[in-house]
Amino acid sequence: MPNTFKTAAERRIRQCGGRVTAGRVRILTILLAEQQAITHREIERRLLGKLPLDRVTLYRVLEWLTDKQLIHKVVSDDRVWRFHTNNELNSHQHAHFKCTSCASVICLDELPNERDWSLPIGYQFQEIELTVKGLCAECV
Amino acid sequence: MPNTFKTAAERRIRQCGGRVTAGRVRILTILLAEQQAITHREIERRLLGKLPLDRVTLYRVLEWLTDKQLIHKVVSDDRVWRFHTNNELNSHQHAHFKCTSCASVICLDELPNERDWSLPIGYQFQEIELTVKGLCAECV
DNA sequence: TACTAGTTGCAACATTGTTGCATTACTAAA
DNA sequence: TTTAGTAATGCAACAATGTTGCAACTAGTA
Repeated sequence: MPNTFKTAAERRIRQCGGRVTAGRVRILTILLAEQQAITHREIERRLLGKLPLDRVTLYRVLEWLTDKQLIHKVVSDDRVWRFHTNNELNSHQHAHFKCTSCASVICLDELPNERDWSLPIGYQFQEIELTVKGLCAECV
Repeated sequence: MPNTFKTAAERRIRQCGGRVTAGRVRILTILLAEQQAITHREIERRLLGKLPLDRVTLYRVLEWLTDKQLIHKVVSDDRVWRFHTNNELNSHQHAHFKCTSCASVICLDELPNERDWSLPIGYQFQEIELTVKGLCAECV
C-alpha cells in the first residue's frame, strides 16, 4: 500500500520539525517501500515517470534525511552510497550484506561485540562498520 | 632503509612473473615502507620530487599489484581506495581501523568468526569486510 | 642487436558528489 | 485568507576519483 508509506513519510518528516515538501515525501516514501538499501541513481530511476526532481535536490534531501536520522547511509566497495530507512531495529549500529553478483544490499541485525577489538595502544574505539559479502537468494 | 624496500619490491614483482618496470618498483617500494594504508593521491604526493609518473599509470599499477595479491585495497566511508602491502599476516582476511579525525587507516589482525553471521535463508556467505572507526593514538 | 608483447603517457570521458546563487514555496503570523 | 520570511529547490558550474582508447615506448628474450 504505497499510500500508507506516503502517509508515514509525511508524518515522520513533520515529527522531526522539517518542512513537508513534495521532494522529501516522495523520496522517503520510496525508501520506506524498499526492502533493501538503494543508491541515489536507483532512487532517481524510481522518480522518472513522475515530474522530475533535480539531482542536487535528491542529494540534499538524502543528506537531510540522514541528518534527521530518518534514514542511514551504507558505504560499499563500489564507492557508492546506499540509503535505507531507520526503524527501531536498525537505527542503532548494524551490519550489512552485499551481494557480489547483483550488488543488492540489505541490513542485518547482529554486530560482533564492539569491545572485542584489540586496538593498538592509545587508540580509541568509536564505532564499527561491517559488511558481509556473498550471494543473495536470487543469485545463488 | 629504503634500499631494502626497493630490493624487496623488485623481488616480489619478479616472483609473480611480471615485468620489473620503474613505476611498479617505485610504487611498491613506497607501499612497503608505509605502515598504513594510503590513497592514490598520497602515493602521487610521495612521487613528486622525482620524475613524474602518470596518474593513469599509477591507477593501473595499483590494479596490477592488487590482482597479483602483492597489495590489497581498503574501502572507506570517504569513497577513496586505500592500498596496503600484503604479508603473511594480512594476506588473508582482516579488519581495518580508520581514524575519524585524521583519516589514517591501519590493518588489524582479528576477524569475528566468519560463520557466525545468520544470513537470510538462501543467502551464501563469501567474505567479510570490517572497519573499526575511532581515534588513533595521534588524535586522541 | 632486434623483436614483440606488455607497459606507459596522453587526451578524453564517466561517475558521483558539491557549491553558489537566484527563484520558489512551505509555514506561521497577521 | 493573505502576507512575509526563511527554508528548500533548480540550474550551472565545479571537484574528485576513476576509466578507456590508442599511439609510443621498453623490458625481456631469441
